[in-house]
Amino acid sequence: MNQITRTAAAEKVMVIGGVAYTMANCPVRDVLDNIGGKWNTLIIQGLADGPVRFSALRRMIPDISQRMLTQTLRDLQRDGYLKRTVFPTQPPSVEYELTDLGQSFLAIVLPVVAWSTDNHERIRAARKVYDEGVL
Amino acid sequence: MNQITRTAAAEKVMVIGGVAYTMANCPVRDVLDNIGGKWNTLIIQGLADGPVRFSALRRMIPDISQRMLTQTLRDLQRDGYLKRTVFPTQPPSVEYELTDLGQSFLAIVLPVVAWSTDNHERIRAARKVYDEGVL
DNA sequence: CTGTATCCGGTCTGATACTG
DNA sequence: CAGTATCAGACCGGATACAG
Repeated sequence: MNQITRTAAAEKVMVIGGVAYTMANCPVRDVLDNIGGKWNTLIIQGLADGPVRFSALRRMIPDISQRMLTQTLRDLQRDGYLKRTVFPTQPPSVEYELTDLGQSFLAIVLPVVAWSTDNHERIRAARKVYDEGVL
Repeated sequence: MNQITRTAAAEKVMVIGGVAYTMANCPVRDVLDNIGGKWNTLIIQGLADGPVRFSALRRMIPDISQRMLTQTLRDLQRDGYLKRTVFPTQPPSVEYELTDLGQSFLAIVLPVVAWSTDNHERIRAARKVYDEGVL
């Protein structure tokens, strides 16, 4: 079970699987932030089939701004989900590729995606009922 | 695979599992928002063992403010993850309980939590390497 | 006990312009 | 091509006060 207690020093911690974490160093938060981020999972899935160049990712996800694509790629690289390779051509080209960790992450994300599509009818139905009841 | 294309009307859509969605009506977004939210998964896990009262949830998650607990419970109720029952006592008491959908959701969240704790060492290591390289 | 209402600062995101 | 810099609006989350 998941519960939260106070330490002797009155510091608030979460206890997950018998181990205590503060909000700032909670491993679940680190991962959940990446799952919940607006573009993270889309990019991870875009890299599922192998290395992809920056411009190719932009074409796969036209909604994303250049700024957000760069920033999200940096975040994912920082956490070790993907590797960035610069080819010294003119003009430069850059490839992004999932690491082993990234592929492992993809493997746990895919079930979530599947569950989402499987259950979105129920969610939308519940939402509609709720919204009508509130009116 | 997951890709994004433009329709004839130049509207941007995501194609997931062969079905097109706009950013606003994407089922994966609906679920990912609930996974990524700061308190959602904590509350879902808090309800794993059965109905829990509002005040009991507060004690389980001391970090959460009353405002956020109420709001997150509303969001989860709206999407059909949990059921709210008011007992007409004085003072009133309210119980929250996972629905079938909520339990199903919990079942897909738990692997993610497990993966997080299993891999957080690798993530922190990658992050440290990256941050030192950037210095 | 279980909420609602209000304010407010920080963060996230997008648009735009500029660069090696 | 693949970024970086800057700015502004939306949004999230917390603190506080109040209420049925």
